[in-house]
Amino acid sequence: MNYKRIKPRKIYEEVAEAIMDMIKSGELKPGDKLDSVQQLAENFQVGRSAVREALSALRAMGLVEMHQGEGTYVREFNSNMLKLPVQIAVLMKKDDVKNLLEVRRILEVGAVEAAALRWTEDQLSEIKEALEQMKNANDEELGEEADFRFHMAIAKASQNDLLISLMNNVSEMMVTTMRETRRLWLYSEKSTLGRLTHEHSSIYEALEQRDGAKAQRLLLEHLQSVEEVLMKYFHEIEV
Amino acid sequence: MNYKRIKPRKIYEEVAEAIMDMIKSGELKPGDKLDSVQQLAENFQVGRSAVREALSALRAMGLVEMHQGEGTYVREFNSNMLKLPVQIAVLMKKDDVKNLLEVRRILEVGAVEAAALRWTEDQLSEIKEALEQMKNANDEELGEEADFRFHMAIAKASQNDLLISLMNNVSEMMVTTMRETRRLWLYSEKSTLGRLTHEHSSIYEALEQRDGAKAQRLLLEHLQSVEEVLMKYFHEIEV
DNA sequence: TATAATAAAGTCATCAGATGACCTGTTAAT
DNA sequence: ATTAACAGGTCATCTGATGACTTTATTATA
Repeated sequence: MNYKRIKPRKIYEEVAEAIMDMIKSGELKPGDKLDSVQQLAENFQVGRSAVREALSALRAMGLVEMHQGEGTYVREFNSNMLKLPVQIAVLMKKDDVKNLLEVRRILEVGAVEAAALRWTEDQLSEIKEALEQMKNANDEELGEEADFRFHMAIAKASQNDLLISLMNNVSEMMVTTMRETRRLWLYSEKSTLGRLTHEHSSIYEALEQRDGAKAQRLLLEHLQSVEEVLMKYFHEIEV
Repeated sequence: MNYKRIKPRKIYEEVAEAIMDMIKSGELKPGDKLDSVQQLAENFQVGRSAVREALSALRAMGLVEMHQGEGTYVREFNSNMLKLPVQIAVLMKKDDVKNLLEVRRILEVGAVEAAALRWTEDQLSEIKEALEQMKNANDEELGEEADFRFHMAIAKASQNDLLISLMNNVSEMMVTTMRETRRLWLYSEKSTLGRLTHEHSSIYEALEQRDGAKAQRLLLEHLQSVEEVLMKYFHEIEV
């Protein structure tokens, strides 16, 4: 026999769904203040705890924000509200890091093509700015920041909020995972910084010419070499 | 002036972090049962509500699962625990859908290359199975399911859990967004189903030959044409 | 009047006790 | 041996109380 499993609906789930429906239907717009917990509990005829759990869930999803002493508000909907639980990156094993790098590469190679097609002047100059900063960087700190900015500026030029958000999350997870290590290896030698800058430079030129395929190829090579160094380093410290 | 804003640490955040540390350090392993809420509250010297909120947050992140009447358990850590808040897909506007489709395409084109390099016999035959099912499908229901299975089987063959998880999430969001609509258009005509099957077939062959570049190109074309139809349809019903 | 200090009201954050729902394992009845 | 009743543990929810915080109104002071 094959019974369909019955899932017990939790009250907070129902409340959360009800509130989400109000947002969907437009009854609640971004920026609006929700009724107080007290009030909501009365409206829904449930306890305050149920309301709080529901709001917690919505907060975890990024749909609302709660401010002590002030109230609960509906958040603006951007695709960048899509938050992966970055914190768990610390639990990653070596294989996961490998996967993470691969996903980063896939996303970024995709982003650069879109960027080549769609960049606006503002976005292009933001990329150029990051590039210049990297050229002029004379210490590792600045170099790393510029590096990061370069890649994120490309993502932005793709004008795909969802893509930007995913790359943001993935980058953050990488930083979390490699935390201290990253700076140590990648910018430890001036030669490395120089090479990276040179590669960035080529990518920028391809972008400027709106040559998506070329930008894609260059970025791919760039990321592959970076990955290689990174994984080698990661191997060393893991053993 | 630019003051760094002080963030008041919420108790539940501290508790959540403490528990997460215990997981990180290995003190708590996947499958382990946590102490009861009561017990945790005493241990941490906080109220039960704080513990519950902390556990709710961890549940939202996918780190633990709570079972009424049974207890709270640490979940197995897979990259596929990475859950995007799919429910908010319903809030998406037309632009967001476009972005969603683009991300899907980027991820999948990346996945298929990895799949070409890494597939095992089992994974290849899973893809083939989905393909066969699609060939033999004589109604839309079966065809749609087989279509979906084909694409997910490719993702699986990439052997990148993180990638699989992201594609899962993105697919789910697509389904959520387009819900009823999808079936209506894509499989409404036998000719369409035939064309899709044929394209899948070519992709499968390229995969079988481990020709990543070819598989990539074919999949890209496939997805682009699908996207085109989808967006056209979406335009119609949105206006 | 203008400003600062204070009070008040509204709200979220947290605590603690009570009750219900649910799961597991034990015991008793057939 | 099988089934039913029971007990203990645990999460789910409700409720009243208290603290913390923000905003606004009121009062005191210069």
